[in-house]
This record gives sequence, structure tokens and C-alpha cells, in this order.
Amino acid sequence: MTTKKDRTPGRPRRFDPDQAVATAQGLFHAKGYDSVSLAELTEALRIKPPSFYAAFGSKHGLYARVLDRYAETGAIPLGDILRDDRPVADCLKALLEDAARRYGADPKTPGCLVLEGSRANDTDARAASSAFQVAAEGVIRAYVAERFPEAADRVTNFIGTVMVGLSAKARRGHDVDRLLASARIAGHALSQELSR
Amino acid sequence: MTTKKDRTPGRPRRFDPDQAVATAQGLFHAKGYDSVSLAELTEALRIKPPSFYAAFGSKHGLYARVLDRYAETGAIPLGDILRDDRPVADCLKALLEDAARRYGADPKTPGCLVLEGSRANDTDARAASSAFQVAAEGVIRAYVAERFPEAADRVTNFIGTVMVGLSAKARRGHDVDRLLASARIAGHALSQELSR
DNA sequence: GAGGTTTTATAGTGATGACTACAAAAAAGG
DNA sequence: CCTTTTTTGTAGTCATCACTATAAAACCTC
Repeated sequence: MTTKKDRTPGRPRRFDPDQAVATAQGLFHAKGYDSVSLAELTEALRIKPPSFYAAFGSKHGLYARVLDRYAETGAIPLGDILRDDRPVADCLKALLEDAARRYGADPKTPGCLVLEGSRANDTDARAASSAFQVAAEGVIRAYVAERFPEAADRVTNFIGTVMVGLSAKARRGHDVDRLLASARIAGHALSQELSR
Repeated sequence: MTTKKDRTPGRPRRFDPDQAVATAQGLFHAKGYDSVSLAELTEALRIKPPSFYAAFGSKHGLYARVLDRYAETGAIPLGDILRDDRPVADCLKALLEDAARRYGADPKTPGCLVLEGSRANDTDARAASSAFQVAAEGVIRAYVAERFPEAADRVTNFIGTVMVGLSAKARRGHDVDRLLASARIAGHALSQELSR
């Protein structure tokens, strides 16, 4: 049903904006927001700057769409991992291990797009990425707080710290095995922290 | 003895290069290599670009001197912390806690200059910083390997992961208390990992 | 004070960053 | 066919980046 052949007046687009967002996601994930230039983007998308700006408004506009797409397709499915019918510590360990696997899965796009974007030099890109990061940490904190309200803050901070570290190490070329080993060691600490 | 009044021919310098390196260290640490422009540097140092290039050769040249200075004045004193007369796990915990305290000590210069520099967009700055990071991890690995050869690699990777995470969280504005809390949770995992 | 040496300030360089004015091209409706 | 609407490609804009050519200024030795 969602074919692009609607009956709209005007010259038709010669490219698919959704496909362009997917391509841009690969670039931003591989090189980071700052290191992807507009010239590089327009070349990869096979379009000229005016077409780019007509479709996305700005580099930030495209990045915002990339973040949305990442949240749907590439990010960690927190809702599936943080389960109410299993021990909290087990789920948090699963979270860290999922992160390790995801961050090291594709050497072309290592780490987490959101966490790395939160450290961009560009102020707007950093703010946009940080919003997703804050939201994710909020979900984790709420999940822990349900059964361990006293420990929720420090456990969430610890998880966030380890995940940022895993993403950074993935970017330095660490493979899944090494990331998983660190994730599991961190997991041991969680058992201890959440055992009354 | 090291006054700057040597009997050398030529017009005398109107600024102290060592003091300039110290000032630049503050700037690089506060904003990151990429975000400090030459215009900003020359303004902060109260010198013009030609004086800058005569003294340091390039922005990279100054950054190299800043890294050397940081290793001497601001970095974690690994030699003092990793002691042979105390349990390895205790010393590694002390290392993480020292990192937490250092990274959060001054809100103007949060995190670790070396670890953050290793994630710069500029290739040369990244390489120069990474050399220090690799060297530091080598010291840690050798220290652990002396008494726990089998665990040295994964423990060192874990420590490195947590330290990068602590530095990143410091940059996001986390205070010393929160950093210390995460460092201590990580420390629990180390006890477990190094208890035969 | 003349000649040699080094640092200084003025005023640039070329490359690259994100972004845009403009008019031709390609579709629809009348 | 003519008008309207939207996208396209050409060819720029201006700001900022790290860096530099040049010559005057400030010190030394002789």
C-alpha cells in the first residue's frame, strides 16, 4: 500500500528518503556525526545538496531521522530484555551481554550510535543523542526501582558506565568475545549488588 | 636555575612555552582536541599564529607536549597504586576509585585527557592519545599477570572498559560520588574475579 | 652603531565546512 | 498547450579551519 507512486503534482523524487536514512545511518554509525560531511552524504545518497535540504532540512534533521530509525531497528530491545517474570540481576546481565554482542557484531558499525553520538563535538547532535540515552537510562532505572528502589540509582549508573565503556572498546576494535568477557565480569558485580 | 634569561641572540620570547602548554592542557581537557581551534589557542596564549608555529610546529605538536605534561602532572600514578606488597584486587579497586576521584575532581576538566583524546575525530590526535592509553593498559596487564597470568587479559579489558565509562560519565557531568559508586561496584566484580 | 639572529605582528593563503539562489526539468490539473 | 507545483542540477555563498609569506622589531656580538 505504501508505494511511492501517489498522484501528487510536481516533479517526482528520484530517490527514496527512507532508503537515504538507512544509508546515512550506516555512515553516521561507522564514522560518527562530526566526521560525516555533507559532501560525503550527498555522494553516498547520489543526490545533490538542494535535494538533500529539500528532503531533510539540514544535517541535523537527517540525523534526527537516523536516530529514530536506530531506536526501532538497531538499538537494544529493552522491553524484551528487562522482564518482570525473571530475576532483575539476570535481566541486567542479559542486557549487558546483548550490548556486548550488538556493539561488536559488525566491525563496520561498532559500538552504539546513541552513546557515541552523545559525545559528538556538534552541540545539536550531542543533545539529540543524549535525549535517547537519558530515555534509555530512565527505562532501566524504573525497571530496577520496581523491585530494588534503594539500589536503582547506583545500579543504573553502573550499567550506563559499563555500556559506554563497551561501546568505546568496540570502537577501538575489540571483538565480541572480549566485550562479552567484560560484560560478564560486570554482571558478577550486579549479582552481588542486588543480593539483599 | 631554569630562568628564561639565557644569553641568546635574537629577539626574546614574550611568552613562556611551558606556561603555554599548561594553559593549552586546560583547554584541550575542557573541550577536547577537535573543539579547540587555533584561533582559540592563540587568543588564550596571547600570541599570534606565527609565534605559535615557531614554538610548537603545529596544533598536533602542542598536543603532544600537553599529553607529556598530563602524564606527569594529571594522570593516575599507576606506579604508586599498583603495589607488589598488597593484594592485586585491592590495588585495582584503588585504581578505579582514584580514577573516579580524578575524573570528577574538577568540573572544568572532567574525565581523562588521554581516554577522551583517544576518541577524537582528528586521526593524529587520536593516535597520539591512544599510544598513552595502550601504554597504561600494558602496565596494568603486566601488573595483574605477575600474580594472575590467566586472568590478566580479561581483567585488564574490564578495567579499561570501566575507566572509559567513568571518564565519559564524568564528561556528562556526573559528580565524584556517583563515579565512586560505580567504581566500587566494579571493584566488587574484581574481588570475585581474582579470588582463586 | 653595524651585522647577525630570532621573535614579533600584519595580513594573508587554500581547503573544507554546512548551506542556498536560481533556473531548467518533470510531473499534474485545467 | 498552458499554468502550477515540486524536484532537479549548476554554481555558487560565507564562515571557519589549520597554517604561512613577509617584513619590522628587539635582542646579541663585534
